[in-house]
Amino acid sequence: MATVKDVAREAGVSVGTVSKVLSKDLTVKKALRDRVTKAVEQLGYRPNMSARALRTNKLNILGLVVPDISNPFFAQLAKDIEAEAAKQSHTVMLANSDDDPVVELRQIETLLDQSPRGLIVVGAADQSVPQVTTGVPIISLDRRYGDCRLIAADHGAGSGLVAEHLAGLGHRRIAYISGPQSTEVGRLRKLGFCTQLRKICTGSDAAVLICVEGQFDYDSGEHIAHQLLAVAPDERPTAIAAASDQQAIGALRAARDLGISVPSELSIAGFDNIALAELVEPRLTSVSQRTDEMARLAVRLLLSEHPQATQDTFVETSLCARDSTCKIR
Amino acid sequence: MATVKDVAREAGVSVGTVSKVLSKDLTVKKALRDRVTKAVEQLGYRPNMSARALRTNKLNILGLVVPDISNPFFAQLAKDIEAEAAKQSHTVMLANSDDDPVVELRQIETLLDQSPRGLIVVGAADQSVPQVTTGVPIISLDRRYGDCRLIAADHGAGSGLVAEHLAGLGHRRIAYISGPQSTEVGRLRKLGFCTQLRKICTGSDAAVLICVEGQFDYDSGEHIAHQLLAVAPDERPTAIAAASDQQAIGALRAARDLGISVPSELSIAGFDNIALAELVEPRLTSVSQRTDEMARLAVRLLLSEHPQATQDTFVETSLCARDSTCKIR
DNA sequence: CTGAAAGCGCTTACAG
DNA sequence: CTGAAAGCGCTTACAG
Repeated sequence: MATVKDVAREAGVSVGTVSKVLSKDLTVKKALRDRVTKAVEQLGYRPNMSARALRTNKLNILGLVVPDISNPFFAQLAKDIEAEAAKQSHTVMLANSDDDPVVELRQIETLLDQSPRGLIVVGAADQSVPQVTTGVPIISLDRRYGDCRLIAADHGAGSGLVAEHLAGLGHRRIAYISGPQSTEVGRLRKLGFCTQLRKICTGSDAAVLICVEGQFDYDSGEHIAHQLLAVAPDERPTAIAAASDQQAIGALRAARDLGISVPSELSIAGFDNIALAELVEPRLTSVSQRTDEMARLAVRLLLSEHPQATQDTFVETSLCARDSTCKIR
Repeated sequence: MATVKDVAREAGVSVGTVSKVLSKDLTVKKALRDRVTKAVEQLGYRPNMSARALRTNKLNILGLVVPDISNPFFAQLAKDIEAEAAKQSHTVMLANSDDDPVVELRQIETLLDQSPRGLIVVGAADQSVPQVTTGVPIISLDRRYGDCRLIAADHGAGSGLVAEHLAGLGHRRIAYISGPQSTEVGRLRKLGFCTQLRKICTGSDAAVLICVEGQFDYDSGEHIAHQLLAVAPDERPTAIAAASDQQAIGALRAARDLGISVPSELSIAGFDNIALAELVEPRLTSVSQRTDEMARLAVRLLLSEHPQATQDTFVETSLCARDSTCKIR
């Protein structure tokens, strides 16, 4: 591999000058600059990042810790982050925390060892207690990590959209399958849903709302929906809102197993608008998070002057009404 | 941050000794070793990876390039790779090629700049022509990159399992939705299917096989299945084998839209056994790739002595028969 | 068995 | 405007 030294020799200048040209220092005269640029190309020179990092203490690297990259939502987030990072000439190191705070901490420490410009952490479900102290900025995305600044969808408002949607379709006996209430997301989505529903359906128009806590996964949704639906038809909820698409898809399956037709007998709505939402039968009504916008914000923030300054940011959500919800008859 | 120097001072030894202890050099006497170890803990010393890399030219990093991390199969692969790499104390840098050879090349170059121990590349669909030359070992996973050693599922044998399965269920009018024949995977899966089917159904028992080429995605499967099924019932295939689960799920949807019941009127099988295969209705018969085994092989190989030596490795697959296929009536 | 010293490839005050 | 030189934090022959 060619080094600055080789380039300097080839161009007939000092290594300092080469370095300056490389860093677009305009105090170097054009004639020299051109000679250096030419030598760089001729030798196929690529700077040694480790050497650069040793001097500057910064590598063009961002670290990303997600609970589970095989979760489609996090995969999408990772994709958008990588794309935005690449745009800004940064590479992404990926780590899975497995939703385990101990693993999470270890992963974060390992990533910090690589001198990244910053870390993006989607916090593990269980509260991660022992925070690292470091000069590297850390922001949390989607799920808060420690007391780091959070960028997330406006979960509460998003859930509110679902409540409005279902209420608007005439549903007044509604079940809400929440996420784990140990998680901030789980709490926010539930709160947003309940608050909005109560706000809309007041007085004599009040809705019957039953909430069941679950995990965010398919199995949990299927299991809980089974319980909710295994009652006399006129006691059954006419609509189920779930805190995640996975849960909602599990609920779809439970309804099918029980011979309950969706949406004519039962409306079901999810949250996250994963790719799958469009592919299940019937297509799932869901709340769309702007993962690209969240990724853009997160990356830009980390590369900006004061990444951790100012407060949390909540990105707007939107409702995608599809075939799994309809007007009550 | 504490450095070797700080540790040396604290332990009352030279930096060379500290370095030796850190690298588990047993020529250092136990007494000194213990003093150093204690100092390391006391100061919370963590080695500067950039400095180490500058000397040794190697970082405990693996690079991974996938066409699209939001593809569930690649996401699973990435997860398994990260897990295996972490086991071996290595971190993973992730990049998406977007299935574009130009982007792929750029991503590979960027990753190589970080002095990784090795690169794992899931090749872009279109042949990537301009290969990089480098001292860093590169192996391709799932889809070949250039002329790098390949680790992949035994696609041909896997498809053969599906052919056997369908033939065994009595199907003799079968459609095969292939992947792009510009890709090695697409070709291998198709070849394996056709060859095995012809081998089993010979002479008067010969099967009618119609092959249609598509992309690996949902839309392609849905679209092609629509065409295949929009004919008189007795001319329709009784079984469709698809080159990917996405295609198969698209085909499921097409069948449903056309009012064709699966599996009683039509058997459908996929390939890859993505998580979703168990979640669609009916549950999808598919071929399972051992992503964990492939990941393990790939990572170990890169960290071994002669990563690029010996030839391609094909990992065994297995058939997961579920509810989307059944005996013909 | 331990330490002193060179050097990996950069960047950055500083001198000229 | 350009160059010489120090130094980032390690590892590794080498000397003792």
